[in-house]
Amino acid sequence: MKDEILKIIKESVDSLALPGSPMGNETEFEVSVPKKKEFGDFSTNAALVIGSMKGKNPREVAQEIVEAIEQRQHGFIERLDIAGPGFINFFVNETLFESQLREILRLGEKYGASREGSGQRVIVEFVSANPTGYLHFGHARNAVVGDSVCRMLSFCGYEVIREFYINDAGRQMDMLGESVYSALARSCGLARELPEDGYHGEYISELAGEIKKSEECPQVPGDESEAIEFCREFAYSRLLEEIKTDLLDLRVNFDNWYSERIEIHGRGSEERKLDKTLAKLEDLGTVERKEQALWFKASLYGDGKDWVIIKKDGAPTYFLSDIAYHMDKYSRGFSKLINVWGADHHSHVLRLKSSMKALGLDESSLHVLLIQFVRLVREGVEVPMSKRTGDFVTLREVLREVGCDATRFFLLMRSSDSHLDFDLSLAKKESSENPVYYVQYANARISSLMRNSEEAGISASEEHLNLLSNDEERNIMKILLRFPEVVRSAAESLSPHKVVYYLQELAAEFHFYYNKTRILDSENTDMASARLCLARYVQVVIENGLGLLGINAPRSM
RNA sequence: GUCCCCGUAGCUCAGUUGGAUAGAGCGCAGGAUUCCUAAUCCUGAGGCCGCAGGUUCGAAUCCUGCCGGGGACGCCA
Repeated sequence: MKDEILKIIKESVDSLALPGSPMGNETEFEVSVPKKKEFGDFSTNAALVIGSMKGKNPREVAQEIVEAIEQRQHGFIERLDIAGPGFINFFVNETLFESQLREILRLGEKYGASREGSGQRVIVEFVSANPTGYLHFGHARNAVVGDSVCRMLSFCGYEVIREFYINDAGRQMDMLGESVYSALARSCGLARELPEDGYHGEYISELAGEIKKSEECPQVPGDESEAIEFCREFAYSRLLEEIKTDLLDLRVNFDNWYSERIEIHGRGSEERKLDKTLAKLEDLGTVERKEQALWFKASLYGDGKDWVIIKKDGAPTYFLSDIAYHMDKYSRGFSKLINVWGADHHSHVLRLKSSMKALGLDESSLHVLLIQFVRLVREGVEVPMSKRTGDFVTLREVLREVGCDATRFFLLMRSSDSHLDFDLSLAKKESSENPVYYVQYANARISSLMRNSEEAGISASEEHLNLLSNDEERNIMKILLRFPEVVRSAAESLSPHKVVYYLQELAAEFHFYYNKTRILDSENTDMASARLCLARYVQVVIENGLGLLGINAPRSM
């Protein structure tokens, strides 16, 4: 919609052939939808931009542009105003709206989609929680934001691969094995302390209990290292399943479960990726031996400091695996790499990018979306995320308490780089205070209208759209037609919250309209069919928008 | 000390690739239903956009400094 206006302005500006330098690139001026009605349906700052470029009075430039546009006689432009310092305001008539509105039903669930990313493959890595425990609520924001970003990117035409990187190779896995083993040993009557950095949630002893009951339970006492390995593998596979279950309950899917152990450390027929990466870094002269360890010289590539990749005991660090992993991502041919990370990993961004740069890869195609922390609140009081027992508030508990829709909505409603207060008592409330229902209710009301319309013998029709001319109807149309652009902007900036805000605005406008205007007016069936059609448009957009957020759009509430 | 995020209404936050008179929800005070779902709607009060400079036609938005809150700075992952 805006694009149409932008095209018109460009044509006219070009036709003016203003003296001096040729017009620069196209992004220099913009078309916006003004907040105030007096400023028209669309507005452009073109004259201001050009004026300051050419050193001319913006209002005079505006006048020239307006004349050029008027000469071309676009049917749908009713009036052009020059306002303030030189804004050009467009007032358009219904014909433009109507033709655009028809696209909504024509495209249906595709309305708002684009081909922006067509031909581009993008990998989104998110959650990637260690399989050493249940997902806690802190992981939920990452999961939901990552998932919604994927949905938006797919909608914009990208081919999206969703990947979970399983950190199943490192010391924390051994620690898991030892923790479970120590619980098992204790339950078998051995005096055995939990290892110092061990995991001590309740689930550890539950796992040990399961092992004890199982037929394959190792002999205790017996070969300890064998038993520990058994415990580790048992716990790992069980916990990974639990993680998958919880994510599915949150409506989060993955295409790839990428095992660090197999893919990075694994010895297939080829050379290990880890060794290959190390060799490459060495060949490039980007490492140095210092204090008996091997360091990657990140400071040469934009980071503030160097980082160890091989510890003095000879073991690789997590960072080296990470370099290998990302090198692998690049080699799989993605044009864009998106990582969704917790804000506590921010220092890893520069070091990872510096390593990609050192390897000659284009680090600008790697985007890291940092997610700030969530604070759980109940009745205005903070709920500690970790309990005395060493357990965390799990995702599962919260899902059980407030349900998936509310959980997702609340986690998506704020910008990712803002700290988030998750109000459990509010999210649980089935009342008007809860914003989740606000949007869903608009949709349910429309469904109800549709049901009632059949009895009243009215059906939605685009035939009489021209009858819709009051302020509320026009406002709704304008909001509806903004949807594709909102999606594009939200996808581009990886910001699902923009869709949340948009839907709240649309729902508000619809509720207002609904209260003020009788839609199923049996006295005037032409009008009723047009209004019903408008309601149907709203429904399509709400359903599509909620779909991008992974939230259901119930037909009745 | 270095780096990242944040600071906007009583509370929680949008708005930040510079645009016109800064918005929403909650809370607070009032009000609306003989009729399509009141999980709704309307009205009102409520603001040195943390502070101070700078950049320009124009700054909540960009730059610098300072203050305040959170986080990261391990041969852990």
